[in-house]
Amino acid sequence: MKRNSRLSLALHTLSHMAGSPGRVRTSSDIAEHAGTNPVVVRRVLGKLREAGLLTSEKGHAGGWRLAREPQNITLADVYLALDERMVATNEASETPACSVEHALQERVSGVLEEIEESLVKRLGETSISEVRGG
Amino acid sequence: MKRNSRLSLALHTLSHMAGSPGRVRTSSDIAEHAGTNPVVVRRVLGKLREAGLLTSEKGHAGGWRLAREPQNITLADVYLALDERMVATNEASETPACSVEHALQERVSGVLEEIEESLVKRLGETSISEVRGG
DNA sequence: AGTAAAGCAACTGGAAAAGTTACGTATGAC
DNA sequence: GTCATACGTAACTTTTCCAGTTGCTTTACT
Repeated sequence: MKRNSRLSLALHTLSHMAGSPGRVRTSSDIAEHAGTNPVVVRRVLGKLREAGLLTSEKGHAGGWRLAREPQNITLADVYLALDERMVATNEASETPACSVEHALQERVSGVLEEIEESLVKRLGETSISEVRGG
Repeated sequence: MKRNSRLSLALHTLSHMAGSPGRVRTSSDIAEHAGTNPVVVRRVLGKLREAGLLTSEKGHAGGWRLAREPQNITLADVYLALDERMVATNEASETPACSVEHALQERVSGVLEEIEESLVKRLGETSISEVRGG
C-alpha cells in the first residue's frame, strides 16, 4: 500500500458495507478483500468507530457493522474520523527567527486552514451510498 | 521538517519574494531563513522553475527571482508545480479479485479525482501576493 | 471448555523524503 | 586568466512514517 491508503481502505470498506447494511463483517474478511491484514483493518476501522460511524462486537459472530444509514455518512465524516489533515501544515513548532517570517507563517497557515475547510465542506456533500450506487 | 514541507517551503519562499520582486536571493539565504539547506531549496525551487514560476542564474551575483508578477502566481500554480497530489489515490495497480470491488475502485477514484480538482480550483483563487499582503 | 472475534502493545521492515557531501558548470569581478 | 560564487546534479546517509506482523488478552457465543 501507499500514501492515502488509510482513507482509501476506509472508503472502500464503508462503500462495500453500504451495499448490505446491517450485515456483520469480520476484520479478516475485510482484510482479505482489501489485500491487507486484520490488524491494519482494525486500526483504521477503530478510528471510524470512535467517530461513531461503525460499531464493533467482540466474540463469536462478532465483527463490524455500520452505525448509521449509509446516506448519513459523508466523505467528510470519514476524512475527519481518520484525523489526517491533508492540506494544513499543522506545525506550530519552530518559532521563526525573523519577524516577517512569523507573520508570514501565520498567513500561510491561515490560508491553508481555510482551504482545508473548503475541502471538508466539499467532502460533506457526498455520502458513501452515493459513492457506491451511482 | 515534516510532511508537506515542500509545499510549505515553496509558499514561504515565494511569499517572501513577493515582498520585493526583482530582488535576487541565493539558495543559501533562503535555506537559512527556512532552517534547511541549500540543496533542498534548489530541489524544491527547481520544480517551481520548471513550472515557470521562478528563474535562476548561475555564477557570481546569481540566484533566484520571480518569473512573474506575484499577483499572477496562484497557490494552484505552486501546488501543481510540486507535483504532489494530496487527495488522489494514483494507483491503478492491483486488479481487484472481486468485480464489485473493481467497480467500487473506479467510483472511489472518480470521487477523489473530483475532489482533487475542486481543491486545485480553490487554490487557484488565491495568489501569493494575497497570502503575503493581507 | 472451546472457538472465534476484537483490542492492544511492541516490534520489524521498507519506502519516501530530508539532509549531506562532493563535484561539475557557468558567470561576474578583479 | 583566475578566482570566488552560485546553481545543477548525483550519490549517499539519516530520519521518519506507516503498513505489516506477532503475540497475548479480553469478550462472547456455542
